[in-house]
Amino acid sequence: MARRRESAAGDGRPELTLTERARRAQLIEVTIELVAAKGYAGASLAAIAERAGITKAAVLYHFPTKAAVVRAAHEHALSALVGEVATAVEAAGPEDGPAAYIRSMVGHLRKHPRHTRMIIEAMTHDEGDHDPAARWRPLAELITVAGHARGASADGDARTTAIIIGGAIDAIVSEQLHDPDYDTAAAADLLVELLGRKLSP
Amino acid sequence: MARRRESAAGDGRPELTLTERARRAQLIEVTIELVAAKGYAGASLAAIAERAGITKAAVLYHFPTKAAVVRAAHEHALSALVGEVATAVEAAGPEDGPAAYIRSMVGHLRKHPRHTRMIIEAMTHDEGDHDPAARWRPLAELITVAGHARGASADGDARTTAIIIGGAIDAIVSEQLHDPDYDTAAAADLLVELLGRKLSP
DNA sequence: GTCTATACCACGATAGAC
DNA sequence: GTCTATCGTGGTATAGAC
Repeated sequence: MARRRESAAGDGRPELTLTERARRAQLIEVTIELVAAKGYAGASLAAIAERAGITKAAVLYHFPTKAAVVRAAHEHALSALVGEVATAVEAAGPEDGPAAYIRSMVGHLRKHPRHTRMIIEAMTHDEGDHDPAARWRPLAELITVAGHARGASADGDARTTAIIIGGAIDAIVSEQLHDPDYDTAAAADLLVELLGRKLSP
Repeated sequence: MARRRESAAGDGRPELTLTERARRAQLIEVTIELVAAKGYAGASLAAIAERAGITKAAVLYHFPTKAAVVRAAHEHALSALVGEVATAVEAAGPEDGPAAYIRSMVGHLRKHPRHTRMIIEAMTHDEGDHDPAARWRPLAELITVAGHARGASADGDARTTAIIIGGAIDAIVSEQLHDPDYDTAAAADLLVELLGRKLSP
């Protein structure tokens, strides 16, 4: 029971009017600002509506639920991150994929603290737990490829290694959120070094 | 303006009635169960009260706010964790402190999944951000001591190394929460190995 | 000292008027 | 496309029964 027209191509994407596009973009923008400033709980529908100059009900015309607003804002921030990381990884050779992944991800999150807070809050407060494997699988594949390229003995530890790296990145970025003077670039270098010793025994 | 008598020793700790002790313990117990089963949001005051067989207001007689209930449950779970880890670390030699820290912490969290969920939810949804340094400082000191004991060149990276290890532990434990078959012991071993290569170059 | 009853306000969400 | 009005729920405060 779609609340809105579908495009003629029938691809499932809704046709959006110009004002609707503008509103959605605006709502996503203020939601990112609010979540970054006051956390998930602080970003109430009333607060979002007030910053956008409309009412709660009007916000819920453009998005079905508050969770949908936050999800849209999350995906907006996330797509920027994965885009930059993917570009960096592709620019690097197969041997240096994991290092490029680590450095570009830490670098991006350092450059965009509001996006960082948004992504962390969304991951954290997400009710419907999305597949955790989505987080570590891309990195695990990079690690496997890099291991082959360096002629290391094939190990079945790619999953655990990726999980460790992912958790370490989260912790480094979180630390920078609390202490803006923390040197995340050096931390990323140390993490790359640790991984390097494992990949090139 | 204390709501309750203080002990004769004047040490600031309130004297608790037998029934009060029992109620607090019961409330902490049901809160841990609820948070573990349905997350922070699912553990409403009404749900806690219902499981305990009393009313919302009765819960708020024993604790000033919902946050206080959750905090008490969190501290209960946390004290068991730090107790076990501290014992394990003291039993190990100075060289093996970090390894004992990693293995005992991962092991404890594997044995007590409900406590794990409780601790993670509390860390995650905590409004008043308590000092993040409290998380990495003890491990950083173990790392420094172990580095000296092994005669490694003194490095100023203990903080970052501890942050990385802490984040990695969180990720390993979280993964086990979603996939109960995940081999956390092997993951802890890999993490120890990674650290070992750094400490003994 | 322990608890129930009750009322209050903020929040997310729905229904329907304009 | 946006509004007002309203509802259910959640956390909290107070009064008072026992």
